[in-house]
Amino acid sequence: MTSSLAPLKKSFKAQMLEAREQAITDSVNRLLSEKGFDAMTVDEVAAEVGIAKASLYKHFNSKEELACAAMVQAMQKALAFLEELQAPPGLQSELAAPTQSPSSALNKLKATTRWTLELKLAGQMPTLPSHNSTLRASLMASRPYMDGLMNVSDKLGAWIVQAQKDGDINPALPPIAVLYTLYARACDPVVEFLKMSELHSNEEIIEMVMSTCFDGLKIRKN
Amino acid sequence: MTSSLAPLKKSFKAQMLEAREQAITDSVNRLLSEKGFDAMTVDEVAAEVGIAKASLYKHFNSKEELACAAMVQAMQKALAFLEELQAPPGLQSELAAPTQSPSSALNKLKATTRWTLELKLAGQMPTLPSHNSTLRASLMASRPYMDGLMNVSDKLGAWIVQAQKDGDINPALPPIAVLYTLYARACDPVVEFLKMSELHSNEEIIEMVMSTCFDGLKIRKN
DNA sequence: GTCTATAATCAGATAGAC
DNA sequence: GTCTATCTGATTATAGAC
Repeated sequence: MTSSLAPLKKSFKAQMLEAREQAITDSVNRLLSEKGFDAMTVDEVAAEVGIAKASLYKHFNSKEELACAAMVQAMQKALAFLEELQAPPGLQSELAAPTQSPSSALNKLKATTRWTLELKLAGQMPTLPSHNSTLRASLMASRPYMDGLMNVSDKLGAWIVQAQKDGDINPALPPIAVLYTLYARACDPVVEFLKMSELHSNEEIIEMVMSTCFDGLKIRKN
Repeated sequence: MTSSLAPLKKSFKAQMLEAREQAITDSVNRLLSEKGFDAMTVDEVAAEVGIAKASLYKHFNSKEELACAAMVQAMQKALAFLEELQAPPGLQSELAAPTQSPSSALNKLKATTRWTLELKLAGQMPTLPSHNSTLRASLMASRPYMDGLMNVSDKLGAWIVQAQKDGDINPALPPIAVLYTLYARACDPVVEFLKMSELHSNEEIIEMVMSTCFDGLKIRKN
């Protein structure tokens, strides 16, 4: 279809741009996971990417936009994971089937939570600022982010309602409370406290958090 | 015993000083709960207390010390609450007996968690910065804070072990993981998310968080 | 000890050459 | 688009009079 050189060259340049911006969001993602939005400085980002600070501002107009782009990327990764889980088993890639194809809604929620914890332990989960900040306002104003968030929430919400119908999730809990409880695992300080204590492996930490999240602290006789 | 005027006058001045510093820590406590350490500015504190910023620095040498003092105060409040719970029922004040004198270790842990959530919803729970910051270092270096923290942890830890012996808390969970899980309730974003949604009363929010914390998300047949 | 005024620093953002 | 050098504003902290 494209026979002239110009479009190809443009496409190449566009690819380079995209790759550069990908490198930036990756760094931001990591720093956001490590230190959070407030503690992360634009100088650090520039240093880690290996370009000048002014160059960063050619790609993104503010620190908030920078973080926003990273959050949108993370959201899209989450969305891709959820869609893999949703897809019929025959079409699933290996990535989506760490445990034997989770059929029930509860198992899908568990698989998602486990995936979140793994990401967090790998230092790839950009954490939302729990307190109000300029970032929150930016995120709220970002269509791509809000669309992604609503999409994710819809999918998880449907599984939650289904799991309650299945008699797996406590029906006395409003679905929104269950959803927030799952979201909260992505910024659970327990994970990093346990990691810092160096008493347990990542796998053990995940198992413990999964247990407290779904089974609670109290003993289960059933 | 003290017959001269000088000691009395000094005691009065000391009382005034203490009252002033109490007013400061109260303000810091509230602001720390509302915005967190990074977002809180010393100017705000001075404005809320009603004194000049320079005067603040006569009482505390740095922003970290300021926050540290507030955290220590909160820790001592927690300690007082735990000691009330521990005291024999006959000596308990009304404060410590919101629910019919919690006898079992599990009930004591529940009462403590509930108290934490109430404090948080009242905006009086200064939240630790989840990410590394200058504050963390200051807290670690503060003897009063670390002593208080260890004291609190010891008391809670004893109840956790007892509750596991009683067959109330899942014995497969290391006590330290249970302890962190309880601590995490003090900075649980679920609480503020639910509060922001304005769909539930404070009492309902507390019940839901208590339920997910102790009983988990999964339904209980027992 | 409290105040006003100011220093010192740091971080987000920009100018302008190439 | 990338760079170096700089501006700007906010914030912690202090000097010095009273």
